[in-house]
Amino acid sequence: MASKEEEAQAPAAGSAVQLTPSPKGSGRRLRGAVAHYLGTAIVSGRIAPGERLTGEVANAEALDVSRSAYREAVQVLTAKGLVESRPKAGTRVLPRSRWNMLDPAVLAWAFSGEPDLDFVRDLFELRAIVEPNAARLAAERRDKADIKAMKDALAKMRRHTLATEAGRAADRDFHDALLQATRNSTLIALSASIGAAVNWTTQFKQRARALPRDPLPDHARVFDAIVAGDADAASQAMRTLVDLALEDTRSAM
Amino acid sequence: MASKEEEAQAPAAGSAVQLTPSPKGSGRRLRGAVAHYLGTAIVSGRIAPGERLTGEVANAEALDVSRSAYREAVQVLTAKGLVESRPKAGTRVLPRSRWNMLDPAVLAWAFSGEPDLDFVRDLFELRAIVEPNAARLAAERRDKADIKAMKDALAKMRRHTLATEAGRAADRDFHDALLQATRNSTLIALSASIGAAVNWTTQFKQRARALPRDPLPDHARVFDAIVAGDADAASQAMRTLVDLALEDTRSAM
DNA sequence: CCGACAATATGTCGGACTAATTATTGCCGC
DNA sequence: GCGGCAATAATTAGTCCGACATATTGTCGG
Repeated sequence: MASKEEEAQAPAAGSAVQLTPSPKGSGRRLRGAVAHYLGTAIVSGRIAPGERLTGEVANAEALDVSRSAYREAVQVLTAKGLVESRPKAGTRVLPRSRWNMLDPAVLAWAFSGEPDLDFVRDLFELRAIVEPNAARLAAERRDKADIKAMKDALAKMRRHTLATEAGRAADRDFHDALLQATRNSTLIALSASIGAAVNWTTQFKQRARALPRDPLPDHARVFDAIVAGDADAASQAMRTLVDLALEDTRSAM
Repeated sequence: MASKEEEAQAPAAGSAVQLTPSPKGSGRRLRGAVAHYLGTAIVSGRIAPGERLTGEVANAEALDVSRSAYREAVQVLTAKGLVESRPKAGTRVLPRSRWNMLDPAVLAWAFSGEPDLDFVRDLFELRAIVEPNAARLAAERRDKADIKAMKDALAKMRRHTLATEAGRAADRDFHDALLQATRNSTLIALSASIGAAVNWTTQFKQRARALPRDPLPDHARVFDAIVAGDADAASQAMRTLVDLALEDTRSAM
């Protein structure tokens, strides 16, 4: 025992936890750092669902921040469905089923450590469902501006490779433009989250080995089908694109 | 001056806005009420994207709450991507493309007033994409426990009708059980949000006219296909179910 | 077994001070 | 005199502190 189990969320006794250790000093605000700290702790399972967080005063002091800042951080977690707090009962971690997995921040936390393999599988499964249908809608509804945006992004992807940050940004732009062309706000929101998460995995692929396949032809196929207004072809092309991405990611992990 | 345009988010001058007017007095906490107030104001378009919120001190005073409570409410909005605040620049409403439309609370805010017709269309479009594929996965992966849960929910739906709250709860249970059977956490999170939103629309259907069609046979068809493990049939059955729901909702609005 | 009460942790409040960023102003160089 | 640049001032969110209010929960007593 040594201590029942309520040894606080902050390690040991001595000094406070080093918040925002590396990422460009004080980029995000203080409460953002606390939210990140607690968020990763929960998503990674270090604080299991159903468990109780240490009292505000104690935990805030352990993290060496004011109670206000700590509370605002907890509000963020509450807004994302990770925790729930009630007077006297304290703040408890909610079951995974109530987490907003689609939330960009939650996804980021999930990928900040060692990404859970099952979760990556789930994510690609969702992608395989949503993105081909998004491409289908885009093919039906795109206008000249959409085509231009996608064309530009594709050109940038060709110029820089996916090995560079600029190339990956162009990749995101391409998918973004495609989503915009669907004219569906929910699809935009959804795939924006997924796209960001997928980007984390791209780094893994990059790190593991030189990218095993040039994704450009696949993107071009999707683009051509959308320009032609061929919904079926666009869907099919996007499907193979996602499948290949899954294949690459799987082999890299 | 009278007031250039900075007449705050809270109406007029005189007295404060009536927060949490009807909903069971002080059910949700005070900051929850503020978040709801600001959230609906933004989602409904009363505060357009790009617009600046009144300063914290002024707005908090106008709402007759402490700055702490007001700030915690703003944190919630920030966590959901509705606003962004920087020192000196103030708090600005972000463009719709950055909102977390899938967030349950945002959906609730979107449906708390007059639901935007285009948004409902987007929602059903997403549903038409996701749910049939979810049914497909459920048919492939369901086990006995899943089948039992769905069977029970179906029985409850049959006993009570969709006109009663118990019946609608059973409907949700059915869809929930189906989602659980997919074994995909992202699908569960996604459709949980959608399902809740769809439930708001059900009330509209109910209010407009007696439900024009008995949805039970459709549900039964989905159930049978999943029990049989027939993925294609399950997908097809779910597709018609969603199509009919859209039809009903459309005619009711 | 049920109702009143006390303990406790979150919720709210108010004010003060800090930090970051924009706008302004004045200086310097062209 | 004009245009760009740097120091400066004003403004607004961010953080901190300490106190009190409120709502639950667990317990004690009827």
